[in-house]
Amino acid sequence: MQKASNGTRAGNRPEDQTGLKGGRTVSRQVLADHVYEELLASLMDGRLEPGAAVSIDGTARELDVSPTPVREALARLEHTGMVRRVALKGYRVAPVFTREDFADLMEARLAIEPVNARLACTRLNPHRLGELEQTVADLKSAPRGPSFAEYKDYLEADERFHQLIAQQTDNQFLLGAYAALGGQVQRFRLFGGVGITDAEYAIAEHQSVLDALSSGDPEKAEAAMAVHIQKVRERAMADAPEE
Amino acid sequence: MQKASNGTRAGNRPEDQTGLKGGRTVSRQVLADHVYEELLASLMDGRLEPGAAVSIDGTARELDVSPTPVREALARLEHTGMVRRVALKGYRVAPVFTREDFADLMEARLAIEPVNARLACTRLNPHRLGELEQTVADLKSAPRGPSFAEYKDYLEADERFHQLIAQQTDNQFLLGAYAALGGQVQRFRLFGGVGITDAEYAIAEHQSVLDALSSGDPEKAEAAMAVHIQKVRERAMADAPEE
DNA sequence: CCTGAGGCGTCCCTATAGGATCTGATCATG
DNA sequence: CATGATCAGATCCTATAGGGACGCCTCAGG
Repeated sequence: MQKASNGTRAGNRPEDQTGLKGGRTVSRQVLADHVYEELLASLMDGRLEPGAAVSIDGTARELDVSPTPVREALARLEHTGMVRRVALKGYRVAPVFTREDFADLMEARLAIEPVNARLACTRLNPHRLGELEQTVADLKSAPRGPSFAEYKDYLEADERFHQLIAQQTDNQFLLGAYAALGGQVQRFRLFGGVGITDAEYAIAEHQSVLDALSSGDPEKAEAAMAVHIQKVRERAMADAPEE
Repeated sequence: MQKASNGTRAGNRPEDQTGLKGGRTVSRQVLADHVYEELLASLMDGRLEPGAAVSIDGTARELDVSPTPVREALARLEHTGMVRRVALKGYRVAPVFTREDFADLMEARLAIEPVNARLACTRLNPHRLGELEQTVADLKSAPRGPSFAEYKDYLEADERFHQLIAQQTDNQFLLGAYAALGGQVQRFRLFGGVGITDAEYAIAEHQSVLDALSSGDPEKAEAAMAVHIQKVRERAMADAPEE
């Protein structure tokens, strides 16, 4: 019943984030953006489980905003595949991945990411290469305990590695295609059951992708990435007690 | 001032589309869906030109609905890249493609579509093959006049051909990735300047993709599709007086 | 003639109201 | 016991109100 707690919020004042003296705000943000990020974070770190209902009114109450921005944020999220909508029934978190879904996802990554690696290799500059090296170092040093909090950093470094390569292609369409898949990968690993059991192998594969990139040979980079994704698929399909 | 013209529309009655006797509606639809489709159609057939502002209130007045569903429809459209949004300033139709954008788009298609063709080939059934043959036949018989209305059918058949192959992969992620690109292709061809100047070549390439598919050889299908897209890129980059 | 201040209209954004619909529980009936 | 109708609460969906920001036009003053 925290309704109307701050009744004077009626007017919108979205420009108070960067305390720059001039009041010049670099990228202004509205409530719907904030709600979007909040929901996305909840989805990515497992607070919202697959199949759970995401009530518009409920979320609005929880975040202490009106349903209008929540509705807008969910409309955007629907297009990412993280939530599904049924008219007049509301939104639900997308169901858990089946074995077939995972195979499909890997097939799609296998189409996109080796190409990303090849193009990234041709456009690579020293600064970005440094970022990639740092990310692989993070991957090696990240803790890999059994609980989620303990391998969260590992997952984030992994995701960042692939993300950086996609950005390096300098191709908005490939980046967009990767972003659509990367989010699903992240979400799958939270609920796929298997924790991080293949870190040693995965780290070695990332390292070889990085080596190929820094060697400057696009074909090698493409091949290394293809190998990595195929191995990931094989390892994941090998366990997976589900179904 | 057509406001409040039909004041009794307050209640929503979305269940009147399929006249099935039982009243069982297969996929119900709400106003926001209708607005979405309306805007998408306007975008795809050129009524909304690149760079044009898409006012929320204005669109709402034009379609005689309230701004709320329009806002929701635009939030979904933004994620497709067809419109861009600036916080507190509103939505605009995405700007015209540059030469570089087009090259990027083709690079992305080259990553996705040959894979689609290969997978579609392994899963092809006679019924779908018949649809593909029909589509190529439509492509050959479609008029190809200079005005938009005269090559609209041609464009639609072309798009349908690629769409069918993407569907045939039976892979939601590849289908989604294709859908994101296919819309851009369609929109580009409306404003890229060049009309349909390469129909003879394009039809022959489509035919050879179809032949490869019906031959049942996945490698051949993949190669044929790759050739098609590379040729499309070459031909488009050859003209393109823009920039 | 040029310039700047002020009014006005438009637009974005959020909140709120209220009708329509779904869901789950209760209850009556074969 | 199983099954179908009824009702209440929650939820979705759309419309409307109203605040703040921005652009444009007018018009007075230099």
